[in-house]
Amino acid sequence: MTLVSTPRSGAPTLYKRIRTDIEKRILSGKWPPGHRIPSEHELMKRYDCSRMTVNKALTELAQADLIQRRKRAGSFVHRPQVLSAVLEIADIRAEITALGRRYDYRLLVRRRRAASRADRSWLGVEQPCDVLALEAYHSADGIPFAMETRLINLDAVPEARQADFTRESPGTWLLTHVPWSEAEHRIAAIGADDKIAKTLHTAEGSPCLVINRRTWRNGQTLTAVRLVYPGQEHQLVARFKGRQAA
Amino acid sequence: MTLVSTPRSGAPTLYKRIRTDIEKRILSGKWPPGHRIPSEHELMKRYDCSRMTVNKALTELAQADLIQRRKRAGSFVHRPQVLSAVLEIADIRAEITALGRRYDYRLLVRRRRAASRADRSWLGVEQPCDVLALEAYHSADGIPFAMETRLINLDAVPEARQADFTRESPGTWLLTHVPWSEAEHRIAAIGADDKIAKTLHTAEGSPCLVINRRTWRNGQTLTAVRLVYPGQEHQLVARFKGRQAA
DNA sequence: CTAAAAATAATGTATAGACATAATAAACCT
DNA sequence: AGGTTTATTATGTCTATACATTATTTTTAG
Repeated sequence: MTLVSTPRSGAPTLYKRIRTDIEKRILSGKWPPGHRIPSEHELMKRYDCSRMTVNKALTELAQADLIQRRKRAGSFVHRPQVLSAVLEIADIRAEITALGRRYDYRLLVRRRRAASRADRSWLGVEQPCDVLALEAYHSADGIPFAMETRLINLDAVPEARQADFTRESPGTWLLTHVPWSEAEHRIAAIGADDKIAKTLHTAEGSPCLVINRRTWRNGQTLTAVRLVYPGQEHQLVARFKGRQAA
Repeated sequence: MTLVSTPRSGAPTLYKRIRTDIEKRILSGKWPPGHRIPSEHELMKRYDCSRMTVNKALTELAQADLIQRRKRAGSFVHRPQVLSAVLEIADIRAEITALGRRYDYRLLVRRRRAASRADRSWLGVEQPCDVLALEAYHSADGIPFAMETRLINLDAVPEARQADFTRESPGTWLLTHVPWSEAEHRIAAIGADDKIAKTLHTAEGSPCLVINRRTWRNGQTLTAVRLVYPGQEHQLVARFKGRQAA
């Protein structure tokens, strides 16, 4: 008897049903952290399906970190220690135009030089290298939105030498031209110094949100950037939705 | 001829090898965004394995958002629009003790009341409900670390009535006692007002990092919290590592 | 009584084949 | 030429089975 087929019209597929069934029990608290989930064999019987189907559901739950699986012991509801959320930092142009505001960008400084000690320390590289130092300014409807200070490692991204950053911001250019494998963000609040205050038209000492980002590809630093936003006006939003609910 | 088995001692499993092979090509830029990935049939031949194995590798790459798959058309390297990173906001106690510093916590205010209009707006609920309003203070080695202002929706979390928040912080208690399905963070920089300055021993107007978090379970708001950190001293770190490299 | 060996229970990976679904391309008929 | 039907291609789900791996228990031998 081999009844292959999935004609449950409209309904989601079986493995998804199994996954969300378990997900609901966990998120509602019915199955608290540490609770043991029925074994694959038990679920096979309960849903009258093959083990592979059950396995696919449980594997996804494990990848989403909702459960932990141990051989011989079974699967258990995971005990979360930290609150983690997905932070999406959009390209500034996209962010502004999405709000229906007029985006404007101006390149203030573009200098190519051998990396100074400070440059190397910021990029986190040891050996000497050439860098492109950039400063730029983003505005929405003519109102200052963010100030950008950036170093590009020219040994890692030689194409940047030819790039024209007077029209397109380095962030946009890099995102579309250079693949990367790893990034680190450091977010802090600072008081505006003299330069920031002038560029963003705020008072000296006024609170600003700062994002420091470094990006790597295969262990090589590609770029380091500091984005300064005038305080209250800008918020970073990180949303964590039920652990990748389809 | 059915040669089932995976005795490649030491080596990672086949589907993982396929996945990382493709991952490397994408992250190195060899296969740029938009590039078409060999079809499952082609990969079957290339790796001399069954389609399910290839499918598992490609499905994981699609879940990690490295590729996009379209029926009939094939699989393509994804063109990323936003830079997304996983932000982990640890429990404050864990954060401080992890740094090897002495953690101290003090509950300043605990008041139960019917939700005011301001309370309801902050929680994002319409109907009247009971809330627990809390204010607390966290320190590391006696130095002010963060100030916490929180509302707990008692209709959603009735157990909180009995909880003793004088020893354990509400954040820790909630994390271990109440399952949640969704959370939203809003991060901004503000200047310290009178109250913040007094609590955190900083000057009025000095920059502070603020995290506003709201947490839900099945659409019901559980709690809203505002954490204020003294500016420069605290940084949020979000790291994005090669799209879930195993 | 204890250390070594064997059975066992759970998850992990893989196969070969089947049917389902979606999007496109080709053939066909006005 | 343009619209309709049919074939094709690639992904998506599912089955039934096999062997692998890991961590226990249970049994057995000294």
